[in-house]
Amino acid sequence: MQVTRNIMDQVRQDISEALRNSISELVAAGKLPPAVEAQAVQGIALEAPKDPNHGHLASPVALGLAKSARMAPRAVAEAIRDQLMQPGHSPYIEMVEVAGPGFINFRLSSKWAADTVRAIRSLGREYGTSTHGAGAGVLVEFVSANPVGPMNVVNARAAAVGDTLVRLLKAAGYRAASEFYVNDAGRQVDILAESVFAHVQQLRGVEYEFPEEGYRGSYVRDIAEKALADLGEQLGAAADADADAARALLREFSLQYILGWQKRSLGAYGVEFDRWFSEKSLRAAGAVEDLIASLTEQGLTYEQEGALWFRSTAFGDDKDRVLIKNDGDYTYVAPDLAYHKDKLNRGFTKLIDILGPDHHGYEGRMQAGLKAFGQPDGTLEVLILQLVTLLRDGEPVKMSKRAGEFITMDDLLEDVPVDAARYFFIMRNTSSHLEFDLNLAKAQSMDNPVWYIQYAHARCCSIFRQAEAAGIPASSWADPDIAQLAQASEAELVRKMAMFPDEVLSAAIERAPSRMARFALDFAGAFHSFYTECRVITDDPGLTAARLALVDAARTVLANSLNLMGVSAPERM
RNA sequence: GCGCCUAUAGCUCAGUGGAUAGAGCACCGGCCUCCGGAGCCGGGUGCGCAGGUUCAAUUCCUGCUAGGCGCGCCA
Repeated sequence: MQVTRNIMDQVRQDISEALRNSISELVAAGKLPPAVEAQAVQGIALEAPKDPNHGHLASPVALGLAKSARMAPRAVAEAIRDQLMQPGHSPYIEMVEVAGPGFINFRLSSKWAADTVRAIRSLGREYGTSTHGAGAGVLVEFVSANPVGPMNVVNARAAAVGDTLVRLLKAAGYRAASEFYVNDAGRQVDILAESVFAHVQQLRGVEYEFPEEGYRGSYVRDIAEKALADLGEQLGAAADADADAARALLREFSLQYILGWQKRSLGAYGVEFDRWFSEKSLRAAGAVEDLIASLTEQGLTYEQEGALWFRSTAFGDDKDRVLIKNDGDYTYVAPDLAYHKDKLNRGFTKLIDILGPDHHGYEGRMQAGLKAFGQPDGTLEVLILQLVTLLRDGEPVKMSKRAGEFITMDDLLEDVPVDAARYFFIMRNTSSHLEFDLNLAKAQSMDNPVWYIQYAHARCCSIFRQAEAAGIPASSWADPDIAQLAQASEAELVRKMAMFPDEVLSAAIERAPSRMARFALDFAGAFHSFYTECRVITDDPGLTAARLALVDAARTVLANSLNLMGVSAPERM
């Protein structure tokens, strides 16, 4: 037997079909006017009600049909219900009720519950995945922090959101890849090299003025010391003979130093990029020239005041953008456009850029570029993350770059466990400001949502240890009678686990990792309620078997949702 | 001035064209001879303001108000 990946999906199809048939039958019998049929064919909505009292699925179809039927919504709903009661409809329907203003609510049968638990246990780690994306290529670019200093907390938020989004997209059947764009060719790196050079000279006892706009963090001196240790004579000789040669050496050295640092920090955070894309390599390949030539060929560039401009206003941007400055250098816009074109050339049909709140002005020019490339609207999606406020002891942590008082990503991860950091950073909508409570993230208590969820998983594992200790063979609960699970908390747990594939898909499609965070928390709550109400290991072998199977399915859902967030699922805590 | 984001319970936040708008925290009260009490159960006068679209608006549209961020030939 083929295992259905998403039972709810199948049930929805069944019931939609049943509803549609019932309406046709009513029209044929003259109990509803023909006008409603045309309307009903448009599609029949079925939703999962928030309130469990409203059943597993509900349809507002009668509300929409009331007007053209010239009947009260409840009367329409009751007619449909009566028709649905005729035999031959879906085996998953246990009961149909009309409620409220005219909703048709469906309670699903124990066959449905049994199929759900069986499918989850059979699919295991695959439960929640789908083929919705049909292998379409999606490139998610995030963090892309300039290689000139430590990463900040918004970079950490971007890393958690981006990485989780990639996991979600993969689960939803997309060919998703993560990318970090390395700005290794711009002026920023030159300034870093000059800053390091000043330190090098100082360390060598040579007087040298620190650059006005130089980077002042203590890490700059660390790089200088490391460079002197590693490059030794070569660097000293260059510094004495040819400052530019020394700067070039330091430029490359600093870059590698910081890239290594960024990779370590992100790696410790559980974020491995599929690719670190070098701007320098893009330039070396002539991609920027090609881009400009192509735009020029389309008549989308012009010269003014010694600079070359991109007519981005032709595609909805606020103002035109400079591509080549009057000093002959590119602005960042030119390589960035070339980079986005490169992404398309590599076969990605959807590009997602995750940016910090200070970069939202960037979207207009990139969107203009994508249109100039002839891409349909929606090819590029820009997710702007809002600010993060750190709270310590209930007070906002004041950060001032000027005073050198700011919490870096490394500081944060030293303070807070990785699992907690990742969870906290994704638990809010990306468009909302995020308050990050450092005390709570560190707390090993029920108040901490990460602990609460992980505890539910550990509890499942503990039950299996107990079962084993009690000598209950695994074979005894391989395929138990799920109909024995009659408690409210059991039904609720099944209902929620059945919704997991839809949740994964929604989170992926809406680019909303926070949905997964909330689902996991909610599901853990349902598990704890069940655990308190129902003792799993009892004197009744049949009931014990059914509950062990239920716990097994719950453990899978917990583990899979934690895994999608990059949070560990511990067996003991 | 223009652009983006936000406005929902005391606090932090969900939610969505549909039923009585939810969760956590905080506060009050219950629940352990038993699988991990790191838990569970109960307790609520809240959608910034004003119009519009709709059978139905917290949700969509318009205009206000308040807050955050941005508006460089920096990235």
